[in-house]
Amino acid sequence: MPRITREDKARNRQHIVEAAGRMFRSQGVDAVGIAELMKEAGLTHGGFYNHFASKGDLAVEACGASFQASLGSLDHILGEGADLTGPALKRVVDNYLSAAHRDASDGGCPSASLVTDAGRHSDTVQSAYAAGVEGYLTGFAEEFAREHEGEITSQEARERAVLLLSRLVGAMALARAVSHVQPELSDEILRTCRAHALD
Amino acid sequence: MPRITREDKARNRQHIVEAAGRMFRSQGVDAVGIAELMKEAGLTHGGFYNHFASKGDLAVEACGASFQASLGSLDHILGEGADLTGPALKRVVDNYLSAAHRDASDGGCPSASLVTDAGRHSDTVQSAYAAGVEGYLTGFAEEFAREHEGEITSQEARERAVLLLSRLVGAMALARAVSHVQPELSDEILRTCRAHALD
DNA sequence: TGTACATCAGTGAACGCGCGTTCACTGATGTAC
DNA sequence: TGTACATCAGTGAACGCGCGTTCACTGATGTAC
Repeated sequence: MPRITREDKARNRQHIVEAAGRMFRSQGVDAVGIAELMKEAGLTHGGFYNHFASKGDLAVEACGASFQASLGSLDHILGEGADLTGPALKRVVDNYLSAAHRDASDGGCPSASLVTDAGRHSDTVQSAYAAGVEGYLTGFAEEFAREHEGEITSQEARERAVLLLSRLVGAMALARAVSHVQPELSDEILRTCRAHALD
Repeated sequence: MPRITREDKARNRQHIVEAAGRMFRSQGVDAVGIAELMKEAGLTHGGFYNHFASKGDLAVEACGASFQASLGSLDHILGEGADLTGPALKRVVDNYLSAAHRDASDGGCPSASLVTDAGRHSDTVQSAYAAGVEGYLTGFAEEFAREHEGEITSQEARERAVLLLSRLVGAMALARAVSHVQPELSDEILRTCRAHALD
C-alpha cells in the first residue's frame, strides 16, 4: 500500500493518541494545536486526517485511552492489597495527592485534568469522561466493600467512593490552580486532604 | 470630554467586568471573545482597549470581582447564623451543592468554575484566584471555629476548611462535567456530598 | 518467483475563519477664556 | 454667562496571526497477474 506498512500506520496512530492524551491533560484540549500535537507524535500536521475525522474525534479517543491507562494503574495498586504502610486505598490516596502527581508533565489522572474540558466539549467527549469517572467510582466502591466487608452496605461503599473521588479531584484541581503563585497553599491542600481523605 | 460623561464611562467599564465575570466563569476565559463580551456589555468591540490594556488584564479584574461578589454572598449567609434548618455552614453547603448552582448561567462560584483556567493563565490571574480561595478558606475556618468554639483548635478549623472547600469544588466540578450525558450521576454526586460534606 | 501498477500514509503549502489588537474617524463633553 | 475648542470614549473596518481543515503531490508497499 503506501510507503509505510500497516503496522507502521497503526503505531503512528497510537503515538498520536498517546501524545494527545498527555498534551490534552496537561494543557487542555483547546490549548493544543494539531500541528504541535503531530510534531510531538513525530509526524507533520497534514497527515492528521488520515487517522481522524476531526480534532473532536481524537479528543474522544484520547480521553478514553487516558482513562483506560489510569484505571489500569489503579487496579494495579489495588491488586497488591494491603501492605505494611496500610490498606491499599490509603496508598492510592497518597499517590493521588502527591506533589509528583500535581506536577506530572503528562497531566496525571484524567478525572482531575479533564474535569472542565469535559463539560465544555461535545457530548461524545463528555460521555467518554463520564464513563471514566464511573470506572473510578466502581473501582473505589469495590475496594471499600472489600476493606470493610460485613461492616458497610454496598450503598455505603458507593457513597464513600463518591466522597473520595470528589475530594481527590477537588484537592488536585485546587492544588494545581494555585501551585505557581502560592506553593505553600498548594502543599497545604494536598497534605490536609491526604491525611483526611479516608475519614 | 468625549461624547459620554465620566460617570457613563465608569458604568460601561463596570458592565464589561460584570459581563466578563459571568461569561468567563460559565464558558471559560479562552472560549469567550472580546467582540462577544463587549456585545454582552452593550458596546462594540473596538472600544475594549479604552478600558483595558489586554484581555489578560480584564481576566485578572473579572476574577477578582467575581470572588468579591461570591465572598459577599458567603458572608451574608454566615452572618445570618444558625436557623431552624441547622448551622449556617450547613446552609452554605446545601446552597453550594444544589442543582441550581450547578446549572447557574453565570457560572456560579469562581473557586469551582475558574479552577482550571487559573492554572493555565498568567500568574496575575492565578494570584487573583489564589486570593479568592484564601478568602473562602478564611471564611470557612472562622465559621468552623465559631460553631465549635472551645471544641477544636484554630489549626483544626483551618484543616476542616481545606477539606470542605476541596469537596465542594471537586463535587461541583465533577457534577458539571457529567451533567449533560449522565444527569443521574451528576445528581448522585451532589446529593451524596451534600449529605456528608460536613462529616 | 518475478514484474507492473493501484493504493494511500505522509508531506507541506494553502484555505477560510475567528481571534486579539490597532487605527482613523466621529462628535458630545467639559474646560479655557 | 457665553463661546471656541481640545479631549477622548465609542465606532467599525482593518491587521496579523494561528487555528482546524483541505488538497495536490510523492513514492514505497503489497497485490494481481
